[in-house]
Amino acid sequence: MLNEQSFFNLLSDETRRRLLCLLLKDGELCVCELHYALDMAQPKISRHLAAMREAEVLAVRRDGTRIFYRLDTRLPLWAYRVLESLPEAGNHPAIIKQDLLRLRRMSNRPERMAA
Amino acid sequence: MLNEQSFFNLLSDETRRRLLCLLLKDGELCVCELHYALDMAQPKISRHLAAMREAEVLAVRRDGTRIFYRLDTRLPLWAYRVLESLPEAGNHPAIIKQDLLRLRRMSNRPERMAA
DNA sequence: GCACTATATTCGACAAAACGAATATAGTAA
DNA sequence: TTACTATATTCGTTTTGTCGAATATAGTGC
Repeated sequence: MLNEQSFFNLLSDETRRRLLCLLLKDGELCVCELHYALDMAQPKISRHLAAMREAEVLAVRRDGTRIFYRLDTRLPLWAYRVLESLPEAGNHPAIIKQDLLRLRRMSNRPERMAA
Repeated sequence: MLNEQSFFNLLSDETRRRLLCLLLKDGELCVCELHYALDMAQPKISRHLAAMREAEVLAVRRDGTRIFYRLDTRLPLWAYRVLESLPEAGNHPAIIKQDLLRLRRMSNRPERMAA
């Protein structure tokens, strides 16, 4: 079950906030998409995603070699409300715009199946 | 101006979240009240309050030897929305109930003037 | 001035968290 | 099996954050 200490610890890192914003907007993305959108080393992205998965903020689905991450649907309401504020916070709007732009320009994006 | 990195860093500490919850509920409290309500060492409380003041999350008013803290009214909307979720988060409801109970049992609480 | 109360700051130790670099694992396809 | 791609993990280092203890500052009233 989500613990509020872990939750706020996770929010204190900008990379994780950027990942969360992308997932809020696009619903489900695989590691390579997030890696590409944020333009950061893949192990770094993986570690941050793992931390959020372990805290039950994110949930995963495997499709072949890809791992798709999304917000855990069991998130309590208070946590979801906090997450919804993220995209508006401080410099986030500009940063997220950039991240989404990079993502849309990515070639060979995996096809999403009807979940 | 409030910076979102500082803001989320500050939220990652439970003591600070408890202080924020009390200030959300009671509007304005002095250091000794917060110190008493949380039942923690005074320098510890002071340091946390100072950190939040420097980040412009809290504002202060002096009255004699007392310093009253409250939420900074210039807080952006997104930040205020996050703060509003705090009292409902995880174990917070129970903890805050206790803190408020101790506060109400405090004797010699300073009188509040019409601000 | 002194004593008293309220609040703030400094210091040094310790713990937690993030990183890059390298390596490991898992699935796919030939 | 081998080769290839996607993702995850480990290791060692560095940074950051929190703490208790002690001390300092500021205001009040005598």
